[in-house]
Amino acid sequence: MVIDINLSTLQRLKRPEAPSIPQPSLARLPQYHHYLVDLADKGISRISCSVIGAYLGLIPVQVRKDLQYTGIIGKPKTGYSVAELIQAIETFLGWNNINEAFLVGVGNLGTALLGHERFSKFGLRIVAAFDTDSTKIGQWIHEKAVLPLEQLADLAQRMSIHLGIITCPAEAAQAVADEMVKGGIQAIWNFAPVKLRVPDHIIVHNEDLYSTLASLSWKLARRFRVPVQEKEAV
Amino acid sequence: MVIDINLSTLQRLKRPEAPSIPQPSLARLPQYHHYLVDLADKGISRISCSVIGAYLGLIPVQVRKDLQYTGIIGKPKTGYSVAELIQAIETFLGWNNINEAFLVGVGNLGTALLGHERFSKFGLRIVAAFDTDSTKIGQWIHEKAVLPLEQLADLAQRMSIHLGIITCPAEAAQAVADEMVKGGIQAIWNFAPVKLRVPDHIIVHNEDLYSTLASLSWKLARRFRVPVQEKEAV
DNA sequence: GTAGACTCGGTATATGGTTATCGATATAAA
DNA sequence: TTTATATCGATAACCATATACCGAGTCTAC
Ligand SMILES: NC(=O)c1ccc[n+]([C@@H]2O[C@H](COP(=O)([O-])OP(=O)(O)OC[C@H]3O[C@@H](n4cnc5c(N)ncnc54)[C@H](O)[C@@H]3O)[C@@H](O)[C@H]2O)c1
Ligand SMILES: NC(=O)c1ccc[n+]([C@@H]2O[C@H](COP(=O)([O-])OP(=O)(O)OC[C@H]3O[C@@H](n4cnc5c(N)ncnc54)[C@H](O)[C@@H]3O)[C@@H](O)[C@H]2O)c1
Repeated sequence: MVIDINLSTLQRLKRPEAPSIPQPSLARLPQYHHYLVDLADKGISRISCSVIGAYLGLIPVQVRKDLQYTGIIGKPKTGYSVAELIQAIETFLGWNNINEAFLVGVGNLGTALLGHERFSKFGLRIVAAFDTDSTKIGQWIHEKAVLPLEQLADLAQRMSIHLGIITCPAEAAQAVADEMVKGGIQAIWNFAPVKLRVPDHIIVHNEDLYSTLASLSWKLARRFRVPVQEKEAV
Repeated sequence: MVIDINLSTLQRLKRPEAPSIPQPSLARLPQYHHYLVDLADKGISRISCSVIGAYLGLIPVQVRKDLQYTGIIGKPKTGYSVAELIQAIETFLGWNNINEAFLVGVGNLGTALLGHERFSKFGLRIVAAFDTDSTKIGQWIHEKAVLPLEQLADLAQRMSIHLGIITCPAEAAQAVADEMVKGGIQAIWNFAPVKLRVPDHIIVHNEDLYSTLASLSWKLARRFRVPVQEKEAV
């Protein structure tokens, strides 16, 4: 077997499109955005990296570097214009253009996402939901129609949907992803705890709540049960 | 103002307790765990890093290094015992001991989490929910009582609850966190998009769905709108 | 009008995590 | 029994990100 060689090669080849922004910086931008919107609501019009950093627990240099990726220009002594900064982040993230999405699996989590109107402020509009449960099909949940899964690929194609959200049981997730790919969907937001196998050009983001849980669990366990020495003695 | 100096100093001082495992490795452990449980269900008893890596899209060395943190010992040529490995991960993450938790904010998301029974397999048991909405208080949702927020601190103390989950609106999150701290809660799983201000010894994990959304949105925008050149010209 | 203080932007260094390399060991086949 | 091969564990090189530093610009206060 040469699995490992293939893999590492593959991973390297996957990287030709330079990220142009580090993933951690990308993840911090929405946090700046939340804070800036708060400031704007309070009528504050200018802000410095130091203050943003103080609020979010980051050092000013890091904030400055992150913001630079959006193309914003600040002025010495006064900092940045709050309005410009919000605009710069939204434009950079593509939040000004709406992404229409399909959601599959109208259970506990799917219903919660369907009902979250705030997503629309961040460029996400879930336009329809899909399920295989005949008792759910035909219902309207949070003003969205629940359709049979079989229609997904066809509708996605005809409506030019680019984003799919998976909130079905883990066992079904791969099959659903396959349908999405068939329908021309480009990006998948996956809440099921499985690794999806999709073509290279498909963007997949896993929202792995169990990873978070693992971190919390480990830290709590460590605090309460292990005073020192975590690994086996040397 | 000397905000920045204070901050960087503070950040450095926050790091005295060495993590002893990199955060990314910690986040990958649950993924190995999911896969290993699948293998065990299929009756497979031994597994190598190469195969795990091939499944999850990781190179074998990285898998091996991650697993080493759990203290597992493998054998050359044959790899690891699946059963031992599952046990090692669960013990390491503290999933064998149940963490009891309180959840605050029985809305869309809170209800979804309350109904997710699978969490109990990973050491998490939500024992009660809290809200300020008088129409929700007194109800039982997914077999959990919804209690008034005022009782949280007292109950947390008496029941020795160590984990709090925040799924209330962002505006209320800080106040809720304060209550949790007052009740002796040690760790907070925060789904509201705000930076919580809590004492240093409190563990906080933010589940920031908007960060994920930002990544997806940016990548989609990039694919469809920007053929090349992201930042302003040099 | 000038001195001083604050903040931005660019470059350099440090840190932490990932990836590569190598020797040792266990299994299986000859 | 011996040889070939796959895998583990440890060490070392490498890379991305985070942090530090420094010069330049602009506003405030005297
Ligand atoms: N609810 C949570 O808090 C939570 C937390 C973490 C992860 N998750 C994950 O999210 C996913 C959904 O969780 P949930 O609690 O909402 O589950 P759920 O059982 O409440 O809902 C699952 C939904 O998917 C539908 N479904 C089943 N098979 C399907 C298929 N083949 N195609 C389309 N739809 C199908 C079901 O009819 C149901 O409506 C799971 O993978 C779960 O592991 C949920
Ligand atoms: N629903 C989602 O898909 C989603 C996605 C991302 C983030 N979030 C975040 O999760 C949080 C909850 O979202 P949601 O959609 O469930 O909102 P929701 O409005 O459906 O529910 C909020 C709940 O909190 C309760 N509440 C209000 N004020 C409270 C207070 N002071 N103390 C305790 N409880 C209080 C309300 O009564 C309600 O039951 C929000 O911060 C939201 O930004 C939700």
